[in-house]
Amino acid sequence: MRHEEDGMTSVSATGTAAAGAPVVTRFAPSPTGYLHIGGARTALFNWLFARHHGGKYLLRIEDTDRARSTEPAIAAIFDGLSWLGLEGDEEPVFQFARSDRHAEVAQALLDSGKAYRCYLSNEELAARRQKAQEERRPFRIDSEWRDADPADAPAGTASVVRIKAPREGETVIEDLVQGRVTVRNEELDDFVILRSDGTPTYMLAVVVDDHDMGVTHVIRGDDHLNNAFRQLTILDGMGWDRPVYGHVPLIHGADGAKLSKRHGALGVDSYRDELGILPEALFNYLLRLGWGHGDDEIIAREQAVEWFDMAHVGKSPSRFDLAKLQNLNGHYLREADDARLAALAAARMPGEPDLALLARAMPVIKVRARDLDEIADGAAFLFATRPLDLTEKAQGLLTEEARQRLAGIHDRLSGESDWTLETLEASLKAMAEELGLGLGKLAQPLRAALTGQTTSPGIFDVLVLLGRDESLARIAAQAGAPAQSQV
RNA sequence: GGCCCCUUCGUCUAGCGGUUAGGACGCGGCCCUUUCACGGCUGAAACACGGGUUCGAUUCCCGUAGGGGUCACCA
Repeated sequence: MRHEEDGMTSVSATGTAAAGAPVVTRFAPSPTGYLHIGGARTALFNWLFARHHGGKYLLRIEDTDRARSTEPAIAAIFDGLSWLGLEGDEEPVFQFARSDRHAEVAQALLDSGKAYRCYLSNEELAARRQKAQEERRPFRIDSEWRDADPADAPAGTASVVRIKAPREGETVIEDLVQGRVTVRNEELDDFVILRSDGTPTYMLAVVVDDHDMGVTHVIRGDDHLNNAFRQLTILDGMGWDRPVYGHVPLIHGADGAKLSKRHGALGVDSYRDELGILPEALFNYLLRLGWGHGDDEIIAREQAVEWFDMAHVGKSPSRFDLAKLQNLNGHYLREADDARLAALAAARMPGEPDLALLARAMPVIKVRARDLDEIADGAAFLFATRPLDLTEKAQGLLTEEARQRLAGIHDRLSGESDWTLETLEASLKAMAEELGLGLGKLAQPLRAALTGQTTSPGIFDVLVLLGRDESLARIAAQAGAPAQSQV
């Protein structure tokens, strides 16, 4: 079933709303924390699906839990989404602001006899639940108020509104990802749709909002699959069309355990700020996590829109692999614009590095980096001030013999007026040959003197980037004399 | 525990009855080379298990095992 055409042509038991209608998807996070990696992928899939079908992608903040929803969380979510380029096509909907409408629907359900007021107390429910557990039988709410006469309602007692779930037969969902899923209706129970304080529960709010927003395809985490069956009873009770569902498997941590804050479930802001990841890299990585297109690995945004489909979303959960993300990031770093990278890296460097110099150096710096911090580290030598701090390995390179050679190099290069890659290369290679040495014998000490390190971009690039005066000064500082005598 | 879902190299995946089971990350080796990277070549590495169906199962069906999800007046 899932191999059928994806999207709106898939008319099925649950797809009545989608037949022929333009696609409308939504991403509906609850603002109780940052935008985590799983949420970002859900948003991505919704965005991609809508774009692919020329439809709309909407945002809804599920803030009905007043105690847990926070402003900073809302800001963090929008921030993460816009960084990834996944802003909604319309102004986001705030669920809490719609509670009157939710209550109205609950009332309609009450009026039509599809729901009822239940006066069972929490204590009573807890007692029944425990009893069921002791008797080792499954607990299901079986309220005597379901069929009671409203006239018998106890005065002054708080009540909740419960939906009347079907008790016979079975419900089938043709899920875009999971295929056909069937649940016996007796497994469903009369869940609460309106709390005793009159506020809607999530289960009611989602259904009403999705309907009112015209959502045709509900693409969300696997953890909502069971909820879908419950939500259907509300939908059916109102006589509304069912959306097409697509329940995407969750992302697990590297160890296979559920992704939690302990297991790499970082906010997308952490990937940007702490890990130095580019948004296009995370986009590509997330796309390939749970979805594939043949042997293709590097997939740009436009290409993704063209190729994306729900039929190729895998059914099993996947693990998050940081090494692969970093590899991908290295690829996008190499492709990225140098001025952009310079600005990004500069923010991670001390002081205010010269952006023009940084951008000029970028081509040779970025090929050796997998994230922005490695770029910052790799470029640090450009802005180091004399006397340079030499790493231990670099000092090891500067033997007495090496220092003598540096003096020779200094002499030779001082006479060089044409400070270009070609001239410098020709000059040093000629010198190495004259001395009967490999270029490495000159280049390594030179590298140590110039960068204070044993690894760096090509030595001629370094010379050019540093410029004649600075290069000569750094060489002089290490030439001939012992380590202590620095300029 | 009840219900639902899942199972191809360590990881992400391709595969949609007949393939030397492909690619990518990671790992090893070689090449390139002034270092480190990049790049190129190359090696090791998988169909969880057991029954069916079929001329033929990685692929379809049923079990077993393992993993995950869910069972709130949270979302």
